[in-house]
Amino acid sequence: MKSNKILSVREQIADVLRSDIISGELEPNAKLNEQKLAERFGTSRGPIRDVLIKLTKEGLLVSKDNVGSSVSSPLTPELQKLSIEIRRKIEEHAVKQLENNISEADLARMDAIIDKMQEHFDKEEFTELTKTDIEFHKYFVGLAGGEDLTNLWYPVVLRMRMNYQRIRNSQTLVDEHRHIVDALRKNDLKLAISSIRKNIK
Amino acid sequence: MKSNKILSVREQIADVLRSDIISGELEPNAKLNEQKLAERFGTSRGPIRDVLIKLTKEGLLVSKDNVGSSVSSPLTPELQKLSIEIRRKIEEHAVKQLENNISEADLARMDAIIDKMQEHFDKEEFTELTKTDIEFHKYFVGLAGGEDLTNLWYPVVLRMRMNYQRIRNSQTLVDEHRHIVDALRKNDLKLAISSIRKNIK
DNA sequence: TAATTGTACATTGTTAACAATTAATTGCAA
DNA sequence: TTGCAATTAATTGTTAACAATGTACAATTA
Repeated sequence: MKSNKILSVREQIADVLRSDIISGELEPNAKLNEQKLAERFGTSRGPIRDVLIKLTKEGLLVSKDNVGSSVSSPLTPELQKLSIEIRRKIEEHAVKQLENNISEADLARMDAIIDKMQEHFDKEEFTELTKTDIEFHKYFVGLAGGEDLTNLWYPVVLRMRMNYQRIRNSQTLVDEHRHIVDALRKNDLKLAISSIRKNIK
Repeated sequence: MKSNKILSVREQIADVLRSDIISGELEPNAKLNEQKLAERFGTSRGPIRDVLIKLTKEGLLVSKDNVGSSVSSPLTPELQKLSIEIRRKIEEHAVKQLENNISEADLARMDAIIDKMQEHFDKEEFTELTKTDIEFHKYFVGLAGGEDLTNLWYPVVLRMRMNYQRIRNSQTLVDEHRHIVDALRKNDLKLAISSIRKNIK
């Protein structure tokens, strides 16, 4: 049975804005006006403010009291490097938890997500590809550690942003994900970890 | 000159609620009623909602649509262990950044914070002691990596702190912080890192 | 009795008006 | 023209009323 998840108004707005930021449509330092966003999404400013607070805590926006929110700047190379290390630590932890402890249904679900990645890649829908990439990792992180681990992981990933050249230029990205699932399917922990490490950079 | 920082209404409310949670006054799974909180702080529900969203993103609360927010449960031992590793990685990174790159004024500021810790310990004000402990680490993390590093670090620490039933009833805690500052003052990176590692557990 | 439906209540979600603050503009003086 | 103060406009912060949703419990049915 397909899930057909119901999303609240606020979560839908958040998703759209996350896409806009990740895709670069909203550039760093771009100012977000509450009133204009409210008109764009056909709501009042209330729900918009809720979303802006959320995205600020996720690291995608920066907010100043009485001034407003704007898109955050990329991390310095040092912090980018640190974020990669943290993200690896979290996802390696997730893989360890999943060893000998993952159902065929979950593996199939991950296959399906990778199929979606492949489609987006073929159609050159790079923003959607990025989002599906994140969806993949979010899925197995959540599987391994539930909401708590996801909450630890999510802001790190969002703040890192993706490397666009890497996404545009290479089929490799999709293949890397196949390798991860293959390793999980074989319960080959060492291989799974090295696949993850290759993918996160 | 003393800073006397001006805090917005929302930040003050957030501080109080964080204290309530860290101190255990608000127990895990305790429900937070927006209306009651509004009355307690003499505001309307608007600012309260803002704070609840923030604390949820910090991991201190969990929220369910149309149901509300409640205090989150302690981390599992596995996630607690992972959080410690992540926190160590971040603070070790901070120490490295600060080597040969920290002013006497900053060191003095850290001394002052430790003095405050000592006072709270002597008076057995353990919640305040915990908050000052966090303040110390937040200070040098912010010094090393600015707002971005602080944002990476903060939720990890807050979520960890919830697990500590009571501060270790030991003078050791205060001394550990003296050791950290001593090492920084001597620009002894190796010693600083081992001091940090000893303190974070 | 157990399960289900219906109803009243409590709580969160949303809205629009108003207050407070910041940013932009104008007018004046050196 | 430039620098500064006063004024105006734009934007965020707060509030209170109303709408939508979920919860608890009583009534109904099998």
